[in-house]
Amino acid sequence: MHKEFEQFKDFLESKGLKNTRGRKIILGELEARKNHFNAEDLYSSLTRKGTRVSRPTIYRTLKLLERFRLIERFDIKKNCFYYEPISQKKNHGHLICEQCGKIIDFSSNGVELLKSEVGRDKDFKLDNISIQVFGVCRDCQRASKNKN
Amino acid sequence: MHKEFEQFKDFLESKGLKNTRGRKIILGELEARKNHFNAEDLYSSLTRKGTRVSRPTIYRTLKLLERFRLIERFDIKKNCFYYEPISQKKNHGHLICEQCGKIIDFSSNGVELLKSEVGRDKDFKLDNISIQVFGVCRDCQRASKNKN
DNA sequence: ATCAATGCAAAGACTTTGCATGGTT
DNA sequence: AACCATGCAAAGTCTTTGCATTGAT
Repeated sequence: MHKEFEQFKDFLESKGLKNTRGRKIILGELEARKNHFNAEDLYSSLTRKGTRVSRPTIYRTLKLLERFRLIERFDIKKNCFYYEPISQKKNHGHLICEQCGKIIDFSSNGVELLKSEVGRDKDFKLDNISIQVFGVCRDCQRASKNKN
Repeated sequence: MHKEFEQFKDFLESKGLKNTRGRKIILGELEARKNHFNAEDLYSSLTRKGTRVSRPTIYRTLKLLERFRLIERFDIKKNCFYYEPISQKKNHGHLICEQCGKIIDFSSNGVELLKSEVGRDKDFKLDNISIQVFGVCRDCQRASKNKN
């Protein structure tokens, strides 16, 4: 991970952009988390830590990181954008628990199959695939079992 | 399709809800389209036809239809909810052209494989699966080829 | 007549933008 | 010093809500 974020500095430099306090803080926070997050998550945890960065800066930096392909944006049924670091784990999807909102990564051979079938059948030039599976996670299944 | 929409009337009745002008108009419009749409699409095409229904009514009716499982809501990278009628074609996903925005349905054996693998591996109680594939459709591929 | 549905206007949630100020190189 | 980034406040989008009025049964 570190390596990718190092590259970000070079990217900024190559574009005449600046390696500012705000960007460093946000990068640092992303390294610490590495999992799914949204702009508000980021904002509030930075604020809580006292290393405040404004919302506009967060939004702007996330866009920059997305453009540089350090993070990826995806949508779940929540009316806001979620992000996650682009990582080695290609071809994965998200399990989203409808009860607690938890997001769990998964990967499956089905994803590969899907990609190959889709490209072939529909004459569609594939770029990115986004898979969301909604349901109930183990913990919430247990919790509701215990209630009865 | 007609049949499902007939049931809607019964549903309304059974809940003490009313079969109003607005709801009839929206239902009629959905029958006419049957494909992907969002609230604004609906609003503007109804307005164009002179059968205006207010935005709040549209949003409220779409929610009702979703609750009744006549339509399904899904999210693409566009900052708004899209809907589509729930149909016989189970286990399908959407190809979304990043250039023209067109949405194409597809189905694939990969979807089945995915479902079975996910349920097994993660101990996740599956409810609904939402697959979006981003890329470039045939028409846009051609168009950009012709430009060169 | 009753109670739900509608439309308007206003509020909400999330995100983006204009602009003056401050920070990086 | 030059120019980008930041923060604030305000504007944008899409969606929801309060409330008085209209409409369905």
